[in-house]
Amino acid sequence: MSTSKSESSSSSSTSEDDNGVRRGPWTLEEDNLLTQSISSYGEGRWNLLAKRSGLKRTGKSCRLRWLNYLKPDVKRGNLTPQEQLVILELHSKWGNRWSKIAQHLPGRTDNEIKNYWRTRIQKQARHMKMDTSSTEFEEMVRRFWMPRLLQKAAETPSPPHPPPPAIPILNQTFLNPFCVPQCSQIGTQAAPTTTHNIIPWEGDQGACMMNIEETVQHSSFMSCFDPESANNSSQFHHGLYHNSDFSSYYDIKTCNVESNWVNNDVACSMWGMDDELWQFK
DNA sequence: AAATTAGCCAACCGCGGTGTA
DNA sequence: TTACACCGCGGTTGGCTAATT
Repeated sequence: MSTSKSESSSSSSTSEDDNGVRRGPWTLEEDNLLTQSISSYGEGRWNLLAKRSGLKRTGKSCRLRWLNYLKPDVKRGNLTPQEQLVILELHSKWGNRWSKIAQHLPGRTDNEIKNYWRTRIQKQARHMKMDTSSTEFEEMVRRFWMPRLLQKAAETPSPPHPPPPAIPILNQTFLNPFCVPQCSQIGTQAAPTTTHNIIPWEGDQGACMMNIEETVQHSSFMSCFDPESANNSSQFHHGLYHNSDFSSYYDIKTCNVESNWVNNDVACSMWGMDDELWQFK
């Protein structure tokens, strides 16, 4: 979220209720006052802090404003592909435990993650006429979205400060970008093939390098992200994703393909969607 | 250019958990 | 043990901006 809206917010839309409690957007003056109060009295005891500060805000409101916006380590700007991957993975594990998920994304707030989920993920789910809680959608995310994000991550420069290595993922599904169909292979969109930054592994890469037409024809490439089916396959190999900070966390697996999963229509519609889906603005 | 719609996100609300007197 | 206050979480809403008609 841009900061401008809030910083420029005037008191025009901020109202006071019957008890003189202010609601609505925070003004710059209020922000400054809250920041000063916290530096004087420390975080916590929010109701007391609200009184001491002279702000006509509830303690609850002060806490929220501080944690979601004013706190120095709050990271602004769009979520990186890496962060989105973490969200997808952890949400598949924990569901709507936003605060728990946020603990593994330094500088990101539960509110931000929740908003991301509601505005982006659920939007796509609606677009595909799926329920985000359905296994079908989970599979879609796992087999399409995550691979694509991983590819994006590979193409995106490392952030200046890597996240701490405490991320307790990933239980299953990260994959080798070799397995990810390239945009340039799908249609007219040009996208560089990502074949760099991968530690070579022994075995047959060719199976994963098949182009999208072959892949869809065989209805198969999705299965290369499934560790279970992979475990049953002698053609499953390990590799390390070796770009950016991700290399510390994600053990990327390569694979071969064989089983069916979703029909080609779904696959095509997924990849045919406007690239907005994959934007990380 | 104006009106309408959609997207996004900050902030609010209600509820449950926890601490304390 | 109970009552109350505080805190934190997840769901929801409201308002601003951008995009579309």
